[in-house]
Amino acid sequence: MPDSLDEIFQRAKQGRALFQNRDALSPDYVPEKLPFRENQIRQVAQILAPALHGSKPSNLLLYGKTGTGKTAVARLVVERLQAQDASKQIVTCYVNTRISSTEYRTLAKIAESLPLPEDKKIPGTGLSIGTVLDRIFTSISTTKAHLILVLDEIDYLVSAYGDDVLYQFTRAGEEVKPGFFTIVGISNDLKFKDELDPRVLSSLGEEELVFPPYTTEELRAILTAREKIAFKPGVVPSAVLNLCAAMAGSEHGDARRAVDLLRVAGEIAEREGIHEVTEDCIRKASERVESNRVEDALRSLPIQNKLVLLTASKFSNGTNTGDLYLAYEGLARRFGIDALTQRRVSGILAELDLLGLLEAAVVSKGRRGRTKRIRLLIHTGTLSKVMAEDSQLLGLL
DNA sequence: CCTCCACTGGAAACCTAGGCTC
DNA sequence: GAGCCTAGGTTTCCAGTGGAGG
Repeated sequence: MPDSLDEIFQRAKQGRALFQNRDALSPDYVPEKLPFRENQIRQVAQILAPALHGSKPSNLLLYGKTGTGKTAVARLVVERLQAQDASKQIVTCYVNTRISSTEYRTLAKIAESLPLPEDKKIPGTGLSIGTVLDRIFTSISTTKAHLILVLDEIDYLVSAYGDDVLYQFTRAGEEVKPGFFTIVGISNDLKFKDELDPRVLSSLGEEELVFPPYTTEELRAILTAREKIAFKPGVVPSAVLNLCAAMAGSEHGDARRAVDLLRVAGEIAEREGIHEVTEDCIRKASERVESNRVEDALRSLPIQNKLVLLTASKFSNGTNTGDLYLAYEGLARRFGIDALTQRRVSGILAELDLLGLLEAAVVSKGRRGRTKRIRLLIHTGTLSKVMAEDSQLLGLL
């Protein structure tokens, strides 16, 4: 049902009246105050404060599920600390290791925040990990910098690449004389300590802090505070906020999700040209948020992984590795893409399973061997929509 | 209880892209 | 520009295996 242009703009004009400051609901927004996290803020601040008079603070580990405020607390404290720093020796750096995705790029990101001489800048590729580390350490000791390094999703780095780099860091952290650096590690995964070398753990985990999930009550208070900034008065009924908090709370007290839900619900209300956010908007938003998550994951997949997923979608009743591989080869030929080996496809299936896009459970079928039972976990509609965006896969369907 | 399938998943070798040194 | 190096992705090789059917 194509709206006329005027209708769309008219609705947008009315809709804009719903928001007064949409940014307050964006994922990057760090509020002035983080309610229910005052304790954690104070503790982190106390741990890092020695940096202000030039001595090395303890390393620190922050634990908690997603959306419990770890990142926000760390960023807030580090930001304030730097603002208080008169000596200008404190350099802070925030890296999300899952987003920078490889060991090398994580180090490159760290190096970026340091004052490196022009000829020692880190290129996008080509250097060994060791060289990059050297440059970082040299820079710290020659400039006498006090680097405070926030490593978000540190568990990703460790599970994907091991703790070698962390070991180098913690050791250097104890040795680098004129400057120093401190690591603030953030992990979603409480078990991640098990994967660490005891030496790394004892250094990295000098101080630990656990962030409990928010209760539904707390989520409601957080949402109320944000809603006051983001929306015009009276646009979001309190029953709607309650629903929003309840839906996010029932998951696992994830504040980011709750806020996201509210923002998307607002946008839906705006697009529909209604004058307030309704419970229905929240429900629609919940669906949208979920499918966005899936679509983003799909889009960032390498071509071969997309092809494997596409193949899996041809089997509506699930399949196994052998049959899928045969079908995959055929599909690859049709698209003019070189087929990978079965071993690799088996690996890709495991990766896709980890992403939650399909289920690849290892099962034994007795005399008929052992294989992975493969079942697609996403809508074929969503899949073909995203696949159609890929120029290499055009001509599909 | 034993066999034996159809893979799994570890390990190492190989390939490619790109920076570095000379 | 030649020759070297590394990271990251892939291939090659293969020992290992859970459990239905004998």
